[in-house]
Amino acid sequence: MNATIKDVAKKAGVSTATVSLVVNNNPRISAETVKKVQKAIKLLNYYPSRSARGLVSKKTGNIGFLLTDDHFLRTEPFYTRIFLGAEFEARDGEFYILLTTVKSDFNDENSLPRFILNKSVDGIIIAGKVPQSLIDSVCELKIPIVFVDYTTNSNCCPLVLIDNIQGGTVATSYLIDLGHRNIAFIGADIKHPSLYERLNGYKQTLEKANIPINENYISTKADYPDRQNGYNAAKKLFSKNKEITAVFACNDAMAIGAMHYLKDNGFKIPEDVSVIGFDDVEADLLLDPPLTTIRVPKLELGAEAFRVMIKHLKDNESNKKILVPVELIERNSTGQLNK
Amino acid sequence: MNATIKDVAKKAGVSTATVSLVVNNNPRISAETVKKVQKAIKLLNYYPSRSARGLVSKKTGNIGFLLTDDHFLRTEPFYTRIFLGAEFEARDGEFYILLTTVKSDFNDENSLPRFILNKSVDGIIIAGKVPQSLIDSVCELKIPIVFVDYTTNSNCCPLVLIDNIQGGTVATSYLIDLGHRNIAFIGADIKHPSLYERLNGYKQTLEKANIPINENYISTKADYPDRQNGYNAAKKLFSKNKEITAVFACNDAMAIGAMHYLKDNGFKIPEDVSVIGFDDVEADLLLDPPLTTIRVPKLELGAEAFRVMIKHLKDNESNKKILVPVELIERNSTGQLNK
DNA sequence: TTTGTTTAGTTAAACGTTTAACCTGGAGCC
DNA sequence: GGCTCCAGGTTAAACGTTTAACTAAACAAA
Repeated sequence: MNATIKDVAKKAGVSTATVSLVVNNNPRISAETVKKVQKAIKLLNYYPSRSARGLVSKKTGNIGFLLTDDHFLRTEPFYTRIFLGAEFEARDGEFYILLTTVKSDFNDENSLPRFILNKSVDGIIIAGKVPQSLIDSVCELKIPIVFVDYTTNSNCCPLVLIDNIQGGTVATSYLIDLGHRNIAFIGADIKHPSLYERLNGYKQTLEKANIPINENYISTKADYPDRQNGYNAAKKLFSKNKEITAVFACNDAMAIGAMHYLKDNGFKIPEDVSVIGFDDVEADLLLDPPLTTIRVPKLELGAEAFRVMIKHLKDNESNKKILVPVELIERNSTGQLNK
Repeated sequence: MNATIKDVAKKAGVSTATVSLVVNNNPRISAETVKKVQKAIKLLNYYPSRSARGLVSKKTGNIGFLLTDDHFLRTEPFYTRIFLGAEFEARDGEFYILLTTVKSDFNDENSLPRFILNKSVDGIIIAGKVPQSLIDSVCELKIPIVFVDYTTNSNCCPLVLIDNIQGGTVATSYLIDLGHRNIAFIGADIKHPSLYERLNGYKQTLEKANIPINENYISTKADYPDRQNGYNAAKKLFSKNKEITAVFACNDAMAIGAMHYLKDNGFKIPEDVSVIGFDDVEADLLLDPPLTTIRVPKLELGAEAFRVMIKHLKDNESNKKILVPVELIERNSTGQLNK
């Protein structure tokens, strides 16, 4: 059987309360006693029972991590990395992360994740876009929420966001610096704020550089930002606007799709067209040329979300908003404009 | 505050024991009383406290799900689907699944996942290949294990496996039926039993069809079965053996890599070369032509692993071995041999 | 009627922690 | 010496379940 606090107390010759205080780093106990107790703990391989703790503290020690099926199962390991970042961070604390998915077309309150219904988590991290009705249902239950890579106007939960405007700006000005003027933007589902802001960064940067914004160069009709839609968007853009020399795609998946189209149709990358992506999912090591992109620190994003959650639980700071900076990764899909 | 069993008991006018018995479907309670209690439960929105339950039952209600970083983060959502299958299944029971990863080069016993060290799980599901030293460490702790898509000789844990031999057989005989004789096999890391058995299925089927096995047609040197290595393997095979007319790749990733090579080098698919994969990860919707493959029911695999785990915990049946059948998915990367 | 059996419930201890309240033996002060 | 204070503990109740052991009522068998 596993050792309990009683066993440790007996072995160390103190009361169980003392052991508890030592385990919880209470300064009331003398260094000498602490040492004795710690020795006993090591010796007996003692770990406090989470159940017993949970019972008295009314905390579960679990954090829920919620995303849609779609996000979890799509090819690019974007949200899975965010999850892993949170998991890594939770390892130091004494928390476990319960991962679950909801359908993208969630709308029935009864099918809320069970860890919410039966209160098995102290808080939940919501990653990426989820249906508004889900958010509403969760908010009603007053469970602390942290959003990562998503935000809605209707709430005042802590937010951990990618600095998408910065990313859009960096990407666009990088292309401008390379001499490009006719720069297309390939995006999708404008209801996701991340993609919207990347587009904003693009527009702002063009304006600052006195380059007129050409709506014909902007594709945002696709319903999901995946390769297939990137391919289709490139097709539409380039069949009408041969003069485009650079493409800023809202994510790597669409960038890869666009590159496929370009290659299939005789465009040389980067000689004829430069392509820059966003996310840095390292999805396709086969890609030739390797994709220049804006790296999103996914593990860091998850870790930060977890940290913010812990702070939220402790201090009830609910209006925090953290912007995680991104970084330009220069590879070979972009180049100086050939005059 | 959340309702407790006492609140329910009071509201229903019975003892807490009765409520507990009702919750646990004990037949000792009359239908009438059951109804009363259930009504009170609904009314108060009562859910039993997992902590309190865990405390007396000495069960955590958690199952660990373990795989390597590599497997979790690789592009193709193979193991993530298996996880999700287990999660789906666990939703009906009252279990939660704790997902975590270990490094592929694990070897230090201290860095065992903490849910193992501090006994926060009742059992663990190990998915895919993990380092032997990890398995040894876990076995020593006598925690029930179920393997899914992996097996080692050194243990007698329940196994949930893909029927790889069947898959290899089906794939190969499909190619033979199409008239092919010079069929290559692209594999990797022969230490993973799954890949080994797919190769075995290939060999057995050739033998049965009286087609000699040509070792020059078999590539198994790669250390990881990914696209890049599929590309490289195809390169090696086809630069030496122009007469090959069909490729059976050990998984879709390698098949996709091989297709890239073939297309880059002027081979038409399926006119010149037929390609069949394995897994059906639906990774690349852009693929042209769409890949014929052997579908592995990934969600089912995870669900089965969970069910076997529950049975293992209950009945201590530890020598179970379940073979999950696979299925040929005919798409357009394979065709009749042109004579 | 007595005795035994069954049914449908109740009682109370136990699970392993945390923590408020309490205790005790000095040290410091007048 | 008598007093207060403090440091460093201890005691015991509480958390919300489960379950073995018990009980009371109803009924059957002798």
